[in-house]
Amino acid sequence: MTLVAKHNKLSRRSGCPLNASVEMLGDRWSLLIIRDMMLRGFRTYKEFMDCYEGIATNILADRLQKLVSYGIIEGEPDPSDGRKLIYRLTKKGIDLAPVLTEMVLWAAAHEDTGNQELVRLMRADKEKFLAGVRMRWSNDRPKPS
Amino acid sequence: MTLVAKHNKLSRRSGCPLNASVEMLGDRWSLLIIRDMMLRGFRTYKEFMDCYEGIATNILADRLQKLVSYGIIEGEPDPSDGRKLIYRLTKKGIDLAPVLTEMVLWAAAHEDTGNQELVRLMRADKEKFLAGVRMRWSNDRPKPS
DNA sequence: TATTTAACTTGCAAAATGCAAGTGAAATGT
DNA sequence: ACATTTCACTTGCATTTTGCAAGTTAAATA
Repeated sequence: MTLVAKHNKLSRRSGCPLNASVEMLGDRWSLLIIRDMMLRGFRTYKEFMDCYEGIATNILADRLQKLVSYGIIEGEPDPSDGRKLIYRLTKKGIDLAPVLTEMVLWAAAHEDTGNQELVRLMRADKEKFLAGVRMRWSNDRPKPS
Repeated sequence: MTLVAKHNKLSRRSGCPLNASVEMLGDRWSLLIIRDMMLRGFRTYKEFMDCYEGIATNILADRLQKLVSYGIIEGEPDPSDGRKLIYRLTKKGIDLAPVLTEMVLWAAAHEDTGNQELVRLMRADKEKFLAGVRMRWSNDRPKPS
């Protein structure tokens, strides 16, 4: 049984595309979850939990559900371990790569931040970096990373 | 008296640049405020208030203050009307244009959204669009738009 | 001088978030 | 086979953030 997106936003504050983005992603955790899937290959609840100490268990569960309901990620049970749910970025989720990239480059340019390696990689050749992400996450392959 | 940015985040959840971005912009209103300054030339509290019914007066005040404290916008009194405060994007704020652009294009590609005119413009030539924003907001000019 | 306007505060209710503890099904260890 | 551990969550409750309505203050306008 694969979890499927059932996206039923009742009313949107405005028709502007940016508003839609903000309503889906404008919170403290969603983009970080997506980043860790995209860049670090996280796939299970536990991986997220162990990683950022800071996110509350109920909030993580809630965010994962919401991302599924928006069609940004999808979850299916691990065939080799019935307890585990494997989350994966959908096409829609992978398409957030340029958004994440610009946010990373902006912060790196204006704030004192770490992970300079990633930043250099992105800055050196944005398109190449994006192509890499898309390749590693191409939907043909069952397991990215 | 020009309000100046005094940016003193006490502790950051992680050094990742994305985390920095999310901490500054990851809420329901900040990016919309920036969009309206960038694209619609909004400059005063009242303009924001009148526009989106939906934002609470105290939240708007709080967000404007925070954006100032992050150095994304700055506010100075209108010389011709002592009641008014004119807010303006800083360089750091203008540099958010690529982030907004990617968020708009992402939502437009995956959601049912309005403002197709803007979307077409952005899609047709992203760099040209960005150049236009930067030009209109170049710091030489006192009043953008 | 009286009223209006702009930009906020303040007080309080409602919603979202965070934290600790608990649950239930599946795997693992003995 | 049975007890323990692991995984992916809930639940309950305190704290924080948001939203709404009603002030407030200084400056402009009638």
